Amino acid sequence: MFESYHQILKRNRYKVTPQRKAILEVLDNTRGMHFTAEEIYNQVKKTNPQIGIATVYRTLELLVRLEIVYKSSFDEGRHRYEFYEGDRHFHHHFLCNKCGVIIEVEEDYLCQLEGVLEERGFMISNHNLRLYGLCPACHRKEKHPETR
Amino acid sequence: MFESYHQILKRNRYKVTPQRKAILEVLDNTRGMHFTAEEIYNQVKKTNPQIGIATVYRTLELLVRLEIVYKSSFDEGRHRYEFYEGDRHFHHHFLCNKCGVIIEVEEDYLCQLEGVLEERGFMISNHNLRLYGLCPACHRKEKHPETR
DNA sequence: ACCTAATTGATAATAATTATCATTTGCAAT
DNA sequence: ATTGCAAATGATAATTATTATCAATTAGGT
Repeated sequence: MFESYHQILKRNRYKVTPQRKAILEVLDNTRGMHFTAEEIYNQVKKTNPQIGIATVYRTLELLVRLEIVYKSSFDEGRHRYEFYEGDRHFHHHFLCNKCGVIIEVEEDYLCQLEGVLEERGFMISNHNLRLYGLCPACHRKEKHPETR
Repeated sequence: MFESYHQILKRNRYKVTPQRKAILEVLDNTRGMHFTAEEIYNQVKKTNPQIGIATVYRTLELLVRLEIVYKSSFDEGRHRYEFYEGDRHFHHHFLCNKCGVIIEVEEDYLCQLEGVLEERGFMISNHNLRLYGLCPACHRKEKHPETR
């Protein structure tokens, strides 16, 4: 599981450096999270205190190019990175307006919409859906407020 | 149609300045377009050469707060703004990987997905879908290359 | 162990956006 | 119509995320 990333780097003639291994390890240990470059930098510094943030940015860009990592913008003025789980279509994101949690949504009901567009001559290669609202926890609290 | 924005500003105790009017006018004249703050600034300068870019940013933020304008990120490292057409759900965007055109997609087949999530306790208030691929023009060219 | 091109870390540069602040102005009250 | 003042503006400095530069280091083939 971890060796495979080693292989992908080698296959593409990239060197397997301790920095790259450390960044991949952080990403591997935080599957399901959506971290910014700076958050990843802070994690990696725990094991590699000498690492520079430029290396983190460079490595993340490399991993994005190799389609190991997915980069997305949630309109916060910075990007977030996560392991690319490798389906043809990326999963969706739900963002809670209240607590800010980002929850992954696996369902894919967009085929129908894509079908309509492809009939019209589009060629859809990927999509990115963001859903906004209240997550179950916040929605419950809104209906049954405990405090205040 | 234009007077109504005047009313929204007044109702919310914001002053109706020439700068705000000019920015609204540009947005009104470019419905369907997705402009960056700088592009809007350049447009507005044609009629209001003295305007500062800070005012453009401030006014756009104000219009976003008033839900007159929608702000979205297409992962280019800057934001784009457009009139909010006021449906409960925002329309979708198709982005051509080749020519970069942004085409609006009106179909809404997400109700089904949202239904599943609401059964699970989520409360969905909005969504934002980006589709990537080739627009009909580029897709045709790819199949029948004329030049090169 | 050596060679060399790739990689790194430090840091300068850039680009978009936000904050500051003195000046100006819309508009409500007179 | 005039005035007073909070709100808004323009110029520009500051900030923030990201990218570029470059000398020093290093992975990995020989």
